[in-house]
Amino acid sequence: MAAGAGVGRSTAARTLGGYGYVSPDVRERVLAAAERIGYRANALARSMSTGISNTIGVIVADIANPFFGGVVRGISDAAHARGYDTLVLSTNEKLPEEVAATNVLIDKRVDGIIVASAALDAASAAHFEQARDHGIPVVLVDRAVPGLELDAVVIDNRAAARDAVERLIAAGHRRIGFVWGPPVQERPRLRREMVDIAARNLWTDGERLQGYLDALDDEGIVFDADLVMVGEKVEENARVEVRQMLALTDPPTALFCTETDAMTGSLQALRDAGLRVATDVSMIGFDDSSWARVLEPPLTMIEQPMQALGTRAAEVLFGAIDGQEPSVELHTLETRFIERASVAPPSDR
Amino acid sequence: MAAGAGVGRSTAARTLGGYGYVSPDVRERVLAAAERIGYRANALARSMSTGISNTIGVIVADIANPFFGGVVRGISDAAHARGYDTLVLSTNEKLPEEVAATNVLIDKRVDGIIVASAALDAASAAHFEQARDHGIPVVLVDRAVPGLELDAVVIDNRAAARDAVERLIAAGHRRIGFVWGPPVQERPRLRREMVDIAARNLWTDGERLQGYLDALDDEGIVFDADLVMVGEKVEENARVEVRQMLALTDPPTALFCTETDAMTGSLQALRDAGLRVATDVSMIGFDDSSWARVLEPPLTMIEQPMQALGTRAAEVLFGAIDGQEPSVELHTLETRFIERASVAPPSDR
DNA sequence: CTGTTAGCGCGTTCAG
DNA sequence: CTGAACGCGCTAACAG
Repeated sequence: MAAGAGVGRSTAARTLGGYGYVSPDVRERVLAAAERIGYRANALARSMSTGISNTIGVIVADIANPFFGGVVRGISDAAHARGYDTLVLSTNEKLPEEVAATNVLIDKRVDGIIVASAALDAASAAHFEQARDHGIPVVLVDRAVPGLELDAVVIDNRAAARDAVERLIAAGHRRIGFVWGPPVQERPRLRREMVDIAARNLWTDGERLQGYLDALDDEGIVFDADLVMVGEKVEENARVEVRQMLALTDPPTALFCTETDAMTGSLQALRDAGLRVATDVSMIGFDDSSWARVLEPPLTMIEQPMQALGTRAAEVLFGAIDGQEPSVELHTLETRFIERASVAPPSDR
Repeated sequence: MAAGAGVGRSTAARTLGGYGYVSPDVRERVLAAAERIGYRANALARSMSTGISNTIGVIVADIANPFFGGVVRGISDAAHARGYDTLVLSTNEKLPEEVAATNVLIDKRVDGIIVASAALDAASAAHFEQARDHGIPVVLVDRAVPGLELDAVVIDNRAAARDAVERLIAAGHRRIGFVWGPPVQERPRLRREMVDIAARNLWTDGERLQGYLDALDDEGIVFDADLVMVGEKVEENARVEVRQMLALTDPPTALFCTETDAMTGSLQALRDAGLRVATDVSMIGFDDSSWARVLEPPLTMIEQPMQALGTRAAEVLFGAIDGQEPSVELHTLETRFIERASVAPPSDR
């Protein structure tokens, strides 16, 4: 490269790297030569010498999940605007894979990590300490990890769930099903057990379950374990569980669904039972999508600011990369309650 | 690090790097020391000396789009299985951004690139030559680029569209709308113009439009430009355009939607017009989702193997990385036609 | 089996 | 303003 323009290699490096002094004419010559031979500076070598990789790592459960897709989009847009690229790793919600992913990112010397962690408490989050020991800031997104001293960008799942369930109650419902419960085999009968289990599972799920319980408490409605789905968190199981709820002698008149697949599974169960949304069973779900608008009746939903979660997390991360003292706070973004037509007063079937 | 275990640095490197000979006891000692001080090998330095980054680059229009989310998941799973990580870049369907993304990947010395390109022809795909000049294999996914000598992993959009439209025709329809047409301002009146424009736009869109025309030809149905949506490819415009079609004196009795948002937009237009799916207007769309099953009636859809497109593209790429001669072929994956209940004989409103 | 040595391609002094 | 020399942390040959 240097030879191509008839200058020393460091002069070439200076013009291409955009640092130090270079006379205009030499500059032109170098640029022309670079263009001519299709020269591209080796970012790896640059990173080695500067210690900056201009890459951030993102760890999520599943990039194919539209929610994470939105979050990652927000992150990568913000990163791109600052000249950073994004390495995305999926963990299938498995902690060991999350640890491995973190190590990969440490090895590749990313400048920062954003993670929607599957860790339930600080004790199972030692891998983030590792990253920090290597000078790599970490910020959590979508999920906080209780006890972990890390910035986290989240929504208030508990409040959003509570609000939704309270609206159901305000419409007159007292038998409200909770779909996407704790992934346990045995259904906990006691309310206390339920809370314990919620606290020992995925943070978002636990918070939403708590919000549901909060709303019941506020209105003095007694908790019934039969109205909480348990088992594997997949659409088919939601369908099965809701079908069972609907067959109860005192079935739910409303359903609160904490995720898209919980909603579609529930909808299938309604159809299986020959029941209609709103008229027979009221529904509210998390994560709005354009489909929710075209159903008949259109679905009342809680919208999460997916991209904003990502961009905000990136901003916090870049703050740390720029050397700001980590504030270690919970950055809470607003959800939006979108009222449509899937909630009506209970019917007495 | 080396000092920590009391051995030479290359011995340490050998055990950690997993190459060359190391005696078991020394090996243990090194591993222990590494563990103790939380040592992690610098992958950047390794890449510099080996020329292998163990990273592949993926370029798509928008990682938040569930279709690309699925494709990327397939790619990253296959890559992960081979010890590679994935750098994902979104281009917003803009060619200049795609060129910039390619350059970033070249700079970072990725070992291969998979791209859903926005390029319409070989002439606008010089950036891939650049990558190849740097020894980086490129494989296309989701979209072929006519005239470009590159492997491409796609589905047969034209055949799938043709098949779907023929089924509509078989059900008795002769007025069939095409939703998600060419993004032009002025509606082309002539069939020939329409074909020309289709060929000059996004490959998948053009192929699907061709398939639509093929089906009409087969059955001797005369093409009517008024039944093809034009303008910006966003849900709201689909709604507007379909509303106009429905207001025609001889309106469509069936709609073929080439994408999710085209489908939801069309569904909104039907509702605006007080029309029902199947009973009043039959519908078939691309890209199945769990929502399509819970609509009433459930939607007949064409399912694309999103993840398989990704994994297959990765396999082809790794073949090239392993030094196989590029076969330069079109790898075509099967779509699945999912018959549900949104197609019925035409009604005479 | 192990230590030594020479690059990989940059950024960064430091003379000139 | 420009060129030469060194180091980033690792792999790859090569002696020992």
